Amino acid sequence: MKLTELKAIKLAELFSALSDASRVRLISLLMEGEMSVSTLAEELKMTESAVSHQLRGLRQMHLVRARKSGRKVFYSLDDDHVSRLVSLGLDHVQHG
Amino acid sequence: MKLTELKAIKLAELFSALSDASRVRLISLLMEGEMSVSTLAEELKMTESAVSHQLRGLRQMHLVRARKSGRKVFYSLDDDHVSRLVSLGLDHVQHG
DNA sequence: TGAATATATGAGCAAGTATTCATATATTAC
DNA sequence: GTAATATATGAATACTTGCTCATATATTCA
Repeated sequence: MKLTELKAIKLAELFSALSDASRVRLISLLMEGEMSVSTLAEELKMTESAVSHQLRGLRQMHLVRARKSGRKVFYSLDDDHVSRLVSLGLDHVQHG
Repeated sequence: MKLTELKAIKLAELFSALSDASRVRLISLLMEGEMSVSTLAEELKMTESAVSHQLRGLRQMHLVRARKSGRKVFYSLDDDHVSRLVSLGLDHVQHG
């Protein structure tokens, strides 16, 4: 498969979203359903600031979506491609 | 899906292998069949040193395999999970 | 043997990234 | 209005990473 440079860059950006353990755990939590920033922070034992920074990047890549309710913001996966990538990646990791 | 920290790290390492445009193009070339370091370098317009450094990382992750023949070394994909990840990623990139 | 070719590798550096801390914005309750 | 809560964001910093350059190893050929 011969890729154009542009597609290679886009692909690399997509995989970069999953190239950090915090983000992988964040996304795997969202695979169970939507969750607020504070809940995510608590589950991941990260500061809310750090979580918010990560979510910003994922939002800009349209991998997660935000829904505001009161003063909370609930995040969910914007696309099922991501969870399919995570599942496929797990296949490799588990019996690779 | 709740991941252990270890699995999250392993997953992130796997996706990190695809988080760079040079490596994505490298892997996409290997999806067509085995190729020597010098051929890869020429196709990608990278120095052989840079390609060799990248291949080293991919080798250590068991994503590519090396076969020595004379003074050339031919690399190929060690696992079809990787190409499946690239294909799935392309789905997202193309009509995301 | 020595020269040429193909690849590998360590050091060093520039660019990128994940986090923390301080601060800003927005919403709710009083 | 003020205080408290939830999230967002910019700056600074420590860490990581991809490359280049120089050098090492391995193989072929004369």
